Amino acid sequence: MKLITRNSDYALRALCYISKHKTVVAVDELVKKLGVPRPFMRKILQKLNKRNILESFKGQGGGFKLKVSAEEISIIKIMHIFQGQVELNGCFLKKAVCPNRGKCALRKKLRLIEENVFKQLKDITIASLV
Amino acid sequence: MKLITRNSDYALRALCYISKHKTVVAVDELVKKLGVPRPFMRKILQKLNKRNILESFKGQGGGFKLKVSAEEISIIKIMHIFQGQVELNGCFLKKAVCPNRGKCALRKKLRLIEENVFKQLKDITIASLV
DNA sequence: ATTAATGATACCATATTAGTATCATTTGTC
DNA sequence: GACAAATGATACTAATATGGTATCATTAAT
Ligand code: FES
Ligand code: FES
Repeated sequence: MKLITRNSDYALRALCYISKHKTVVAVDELVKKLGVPRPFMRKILQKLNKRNILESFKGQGGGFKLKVSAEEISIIKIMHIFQGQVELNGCFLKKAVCPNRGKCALRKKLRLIEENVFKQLKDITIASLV
Repeated sequence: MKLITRNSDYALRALCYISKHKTVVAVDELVKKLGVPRPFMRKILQKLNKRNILESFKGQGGGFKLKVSAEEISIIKIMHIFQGQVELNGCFLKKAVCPNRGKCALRKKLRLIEENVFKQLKDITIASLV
């Protein structure tokens, strides 16, 4: 089981690349450098644009550049965008709200681990990767 | 995104229950207590049996009991059985072995987090849950 | 012999992830 | 203004993983 999907992974690579190049970067360039299928890469970048991580420029000479500083973009933020809420401790009992929830030993222990992981994933930013 | 699947979750519950009852426990009892679909529960228990976590007894009065002590059964072991190798840091570059692997900053950082999580998930055992 | 249990296996359903295809819109260049 | 080069939006398909069912074989207590 993979904890980081291709989506997130490609997004991180693209962001690293873009962050290194101060100028606007077009999809074609990213595709060539990263070897990701073009339409897939486009979809990813468009999502990052919608979520205000990237800024886009249409027309000739257009492309993408970071909208926020590389320090503000953490792995966990990207995972959240492409994989939804990442959680260790979901309860699978039938009822929406588990009656056992308050005293569930497993849940308590997992929450601690989870908090720890999130804190660490928050510290890994695009800035710290390039 | 859930990090623990139903498979694993149900397995943990079943193991907790079985661990509390010293006698052999039949599927029917587990199904009633835990509210898991019977055939699904069976599949899970059979797998735990194959992996030598449970011991099974056929015939009338049969069922399952722990084959190893509750202290030896950790969450990570169960996740591994039902979800395969759990990994934070898979590389998605095309080549089977990533040429970048040695110097990949992301990989290095993820490995540290991963080791940490595994250590903690190893400490949560059936014994510590009941 | 019967019955109550698990073993093994094949199958189906649903959700998630990965990827493609198409057309609309914007913008720089001539 | 026409054209070309870029992204925006959206809908679709394919592959994989997860969740669950169905069926028949085997074992063992009574
Ligand atoms: S059993 Fe529901 S939260 Fe643990
Ligand atoms: S890019 Fe392949 S291991 Fe990081």
